[in-house]
Amino acid sequence: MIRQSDSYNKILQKYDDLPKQQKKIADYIIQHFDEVVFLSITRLSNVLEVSEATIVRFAQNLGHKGFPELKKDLVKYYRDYLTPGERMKRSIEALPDDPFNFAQIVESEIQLLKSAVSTIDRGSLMRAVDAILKANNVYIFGNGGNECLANHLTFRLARFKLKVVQQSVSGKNLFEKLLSINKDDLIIDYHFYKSTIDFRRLMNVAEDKGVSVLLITDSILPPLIKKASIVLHAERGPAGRFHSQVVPIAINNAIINGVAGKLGDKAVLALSELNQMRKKFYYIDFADKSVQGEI
Amino acid sequence: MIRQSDSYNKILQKYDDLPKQQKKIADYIIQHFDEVVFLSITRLSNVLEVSEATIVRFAQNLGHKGFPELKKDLVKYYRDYLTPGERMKRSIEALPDDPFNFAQIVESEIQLLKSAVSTIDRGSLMRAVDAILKANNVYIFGNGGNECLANHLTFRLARFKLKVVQQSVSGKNLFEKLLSINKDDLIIDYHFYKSTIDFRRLMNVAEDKGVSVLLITDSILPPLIKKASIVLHAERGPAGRFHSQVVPIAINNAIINGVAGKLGDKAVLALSELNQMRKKFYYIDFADKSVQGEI
DNA sequence: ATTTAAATGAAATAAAACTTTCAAGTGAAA
DNA sequence: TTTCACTTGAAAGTTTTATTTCATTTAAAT
Repeated sequence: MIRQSDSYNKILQKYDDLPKQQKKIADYIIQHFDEVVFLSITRLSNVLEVSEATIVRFAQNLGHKGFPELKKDLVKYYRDYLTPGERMKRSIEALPDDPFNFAQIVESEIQLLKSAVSTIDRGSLMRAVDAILKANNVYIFGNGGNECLANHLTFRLARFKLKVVQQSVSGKNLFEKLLSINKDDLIIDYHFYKSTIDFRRLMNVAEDKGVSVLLITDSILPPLIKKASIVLHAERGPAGRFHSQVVPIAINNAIINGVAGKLGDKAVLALSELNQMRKKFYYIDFADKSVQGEI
Repeated sequence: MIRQSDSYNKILQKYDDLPKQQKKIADYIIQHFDEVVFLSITRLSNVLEVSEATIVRFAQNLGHKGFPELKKDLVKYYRDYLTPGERMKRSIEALPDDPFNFAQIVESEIQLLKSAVSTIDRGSLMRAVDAILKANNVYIFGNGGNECLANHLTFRLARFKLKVVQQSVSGKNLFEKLLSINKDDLIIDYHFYKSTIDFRRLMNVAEDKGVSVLLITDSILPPLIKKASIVLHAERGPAGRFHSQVVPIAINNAIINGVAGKLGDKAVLALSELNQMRKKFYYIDFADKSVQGEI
C-alpha cells in the first residue's frame, strides 16, 4: 500500500489504534475540516468536550510534536485540496504542457470561468446595466490587450441603438477625447494588472467632471478601484504564460444580456430593424435560408 | 451609499485615511485573504515587515478591539464568500432565467466550450500555427462582431514580434488593402453564420493570388469553407439570443499558445524585451512590486 | 474480584500570541 | 526652522494557547 502522508490519510491510518476519546477527535476533524483549521486547542476542546491534554496526545500519536504542528498539517491539506484558488491552480498545473492540445486549453478556460462565477457580484452587474441604460453617451476605453474587449462591448451595445463610442487611444490623444465627456455620460474602462499613467489620467478627469466610471478589472487594490463608481471583478486567474480574455468576455456577455433584458421589446425591435437593412442592402443569402434574428 | 459591513468593505472604507504602513497591511490582506486567515500576528508581522504593534493599531482603526477580533472577521468573510461550499451555495441560490444571473450565463459558456473541444481538430490547429510562423505577413480580417477577435489575435501575435496587421474594413476599401498581399503572406479571417459580399471578394482575391487563408468559422457549408486552406471550426452553439465569442476567443488562445510553444525561447525573449520597455517608459508601479512577465 | 497497563482530565507550567507603553521618527503647519 | 500632532517599532507586560505532570478512571487480562 502506498503511504499517503497528507493529514487526512495520516488520521485514517492510525484510526483503528486510537482510544475512544481520540477517535472522537478524529471523527470531528474529518467531518469538519474547514472548521478545525480555524480553531484553537481550547475551543476545539470545548466543542468536542475532550480535554486539551487528550488533544495534544492525539496530535502526538499521529506523529506530530504537538497540536500546532497538527494544525499546520491540517491547514496545508485544506489549502492544497479544499480552497478554491488552490484547486484551480492545481487543475491547471496538472495539465501536461502540450500547446496543441485544445482540450487542455479549454479545460483551463473552464476552470477560470467557474472561479469567476463567485467573484462577480450581482448587485454590481445590475448597477452596471442601469448605468449604461441611463447614460447619455457611453465611452468605452480599452488599450492594448483590452482593445478587443472594448470593441466587443461597443459593437454589441451599438446594436441596441445605444450611443456608444469606443476609445482606444493613449497619451496626449486621450485628453482630446476626454474633453467632450460630461457628467451624464458613462465611462467604461477595462484595466488589468496595475495602474498606468493613462488610467490615472482617465480616472482623474472622470472625478473632476463627475462622470461615472464602470471599471472591469482583476485588481482589487484600493488605489485602482477606489475612484470607480462600479467595479466588475474579472479574475483572469494564474494562467501560466498569458492571461486569457475568456472571463472578461463572459462579463461582457453578462452585461449585454442584462441590457437586452432591461430593454425588452426595444432590443428586439432594434435588431430586427438591423436585419431588414442587411437583407435589403448588403447580405447575400446564397445558402437559401432566411435571415434569422441574431443579436 | 449602502454601508457594507464585511471586513473587505470595512478595509476599503477606511483605506484612504490609513497611514503608510497600515496601507501596506491593508493591501496585503486584500490580496492574500486566504493566507492571512491562517497567520498569527507574529508571522504576519514578519511577512509584512511591519511591527506587531502597528498591526494591532490597524485592527483598532478598523473598529476592532484587537487583532484576534479582526482575524475572526476575516475568517468570517473568508468562510462566507471564499469557501468552495459557500460559493457554490451562493451561485445556486440565484433565480432561474434571470438576466443578472452571472452563474447561469457562465454555465452556458462552459457548455459551449465543452462542446467546442470536440469540433476542433488538433491537426488543423498545428497547421494553422505553422502557417502563421511561416508567413511573411499575416493579415487578420474580422468585421463587425468579429473585429474584437481579429484585434485580440493581432495584439497577441504582435507581441511575439510577428508581422501582423489587423484589417477591419469592408466595401471598396477592402480592395485597396488586398492589393499588397502576396502568396508568401497569410490571411486569417473570422467569419460566422453566412457569406457576405466582402467575404467572397476576399476569398476570390486570395485564390487569385495564391494566398493561404486560415478561416475561423462556425459554418460547415461547403461554399464557405471550400476555398480556405485551413479551417478552424468554432461552434458558437445555439446560444439563446446572441452568439457568444467565448469559443472563438478560446481558439485564439489555442493559436497563441501554439505559436508561443513553437517559438519557445524567442517568445519569452520578445516578451521580456517588451517588459523592459514598459518598465522604462510607461508603467507606474505604485504597488512597489516589480513588473512580472506576462504575455 | 484483583491486578495492571493504558487513557483521561484537572491543574500546574511553559510557550506562544497579543497589547500597551514609551521613546524616536516623520511630515505637515506655523 | 520650530512646533506639534501623528505614526512607528522595540520592548515590557498581559492574555491566551499549548504542554506536562500527576492523580484518577477505565477496561482488559488474570
